[in-house]
Amino acid sequence: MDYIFDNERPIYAQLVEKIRIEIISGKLKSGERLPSVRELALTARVNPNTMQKALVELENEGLVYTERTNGKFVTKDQKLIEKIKKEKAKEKVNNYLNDMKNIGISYEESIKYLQELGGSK
Amino acid sequence: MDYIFDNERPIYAQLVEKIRIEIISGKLKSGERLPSVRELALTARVNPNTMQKALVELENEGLVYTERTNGKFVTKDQKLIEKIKKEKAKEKVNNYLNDMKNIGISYEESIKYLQELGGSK
Amino acid sequence: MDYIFDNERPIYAQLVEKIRIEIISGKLKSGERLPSVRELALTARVNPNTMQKALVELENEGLVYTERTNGKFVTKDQKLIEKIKKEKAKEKVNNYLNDMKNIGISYEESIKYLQELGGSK
Amino acid sequence: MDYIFDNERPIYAQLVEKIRIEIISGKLKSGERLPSVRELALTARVNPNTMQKALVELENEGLVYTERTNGKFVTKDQKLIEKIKKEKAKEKVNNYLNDMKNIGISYEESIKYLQELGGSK
DNA sequence: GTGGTCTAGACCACT
DNA sequence: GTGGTCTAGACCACG
Repeated sequence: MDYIFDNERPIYAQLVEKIRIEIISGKLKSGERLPSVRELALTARVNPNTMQKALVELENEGLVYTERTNGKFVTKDQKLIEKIKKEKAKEKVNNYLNDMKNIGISYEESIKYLQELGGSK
Repeated sequence: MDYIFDNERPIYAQLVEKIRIEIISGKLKSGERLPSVRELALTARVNPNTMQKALVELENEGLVYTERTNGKFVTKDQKLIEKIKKEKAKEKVNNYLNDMKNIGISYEESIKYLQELGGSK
Repeated sequence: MDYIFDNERPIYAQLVEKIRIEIISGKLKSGERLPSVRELALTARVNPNTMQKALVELENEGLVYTERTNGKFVTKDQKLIEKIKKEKAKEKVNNYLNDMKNIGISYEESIKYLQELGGSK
Repeated sequence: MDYIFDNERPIYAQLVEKIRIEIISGKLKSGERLPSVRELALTARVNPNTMQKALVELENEGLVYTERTNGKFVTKDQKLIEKIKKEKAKEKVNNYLNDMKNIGISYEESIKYLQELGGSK
């Protein structure tokens, strides 16, 4: 967890995104116990309240659950993880195509751009 | 200019983006005179100050210039327009690939996704 | 009279300045007849009203006078021209020293800067 | 921050200049926290929006940055400050020499004037 | 009629 | 309490 934040958006929202990505990318395994909120807050260099807020949101989303007195865990529901991963991917694809279309770049060109610019990476 | 705004981001920023896209997509031609600030504000259903703020940003960016007491115009510098168009496209591509990579989806898969989901559009 | 105007300031004010400078620099001689307002406006590519406004200001300042039905002339009062020239020069010097002082640059340094940067011209 | 404004130029622009000068002259230190926008507005006797506008410009320039919900700070980039200081100084020198040249005063005379008039200060 | 500026006052999210 | 945004409404210089 690196702690570089964009000043334009709420920190807690950026935390949500980072942790969500760690889960759906598999970096945080299904069922794995998370460090304590305080610890997470420390390593991310944020206020514990802020980290707490982020975790609550992930809990609402179902990606994280709490065992009272025991800690917070990544959901064991791998299908949910997979589902959210696909949702996110789909979202990104749609965003990309929409953005390009708005700029006046067709679907075919959008793929070409991807191959050109992505290949140089 | 439709007037549907996303509550997450400042209205003026959304206006900037919309107008920028109208310019780089060619919907607003190079050198063309824009409607007056007041008129633009009316059709976008925002306060003139908000529209003004958006136009100032586009002016800083170079896409728009002002003739005192006469009105605002799309830049005559077509190369600048083209340059910004390419920048934006590149930005979108990089965002897309980055986002996908974060989710744990490879470059090759990112292209596949695009072809699958895009084709259904 | 070149006709490049800064959009930040009123055109008439820029005209006043340009003509004033032509007079105190000697480019327009004392007693010399000026072209007609229309002609001046044409060559400067401005609205005759705008040029007229500029000339009125110069007339108030004393640098220009009107002979009814005959035209406008640069004042014959060479002392006035000289006086205004000195005023302007003094004004510039004071501006310069003040500006530099505000930036935190001393009088001595201000002279050094002048010699360094001016020499490279 | 004294609150005497020249009616010829926008207040916000005059604020920008004053604060910029306080930064490059070292009166406001690199990294230093600025008073809140509201406070600055109060002491300068302007509307908070006007002060805000000035600060946004300084932020675009890089001399000021914002920590969300925490306040605004002078940049920690001392090189940038130094660079802008030099730019400003150079600008002033060029303006001075140009102005004098326009009036019909040579480079050598411009220096003499400076020594005469400046000495009497 | 054009853009530009300014004020007053309000509301919001964030920490 | 911090910055950010937005609205409403007013006034101004300019051409």
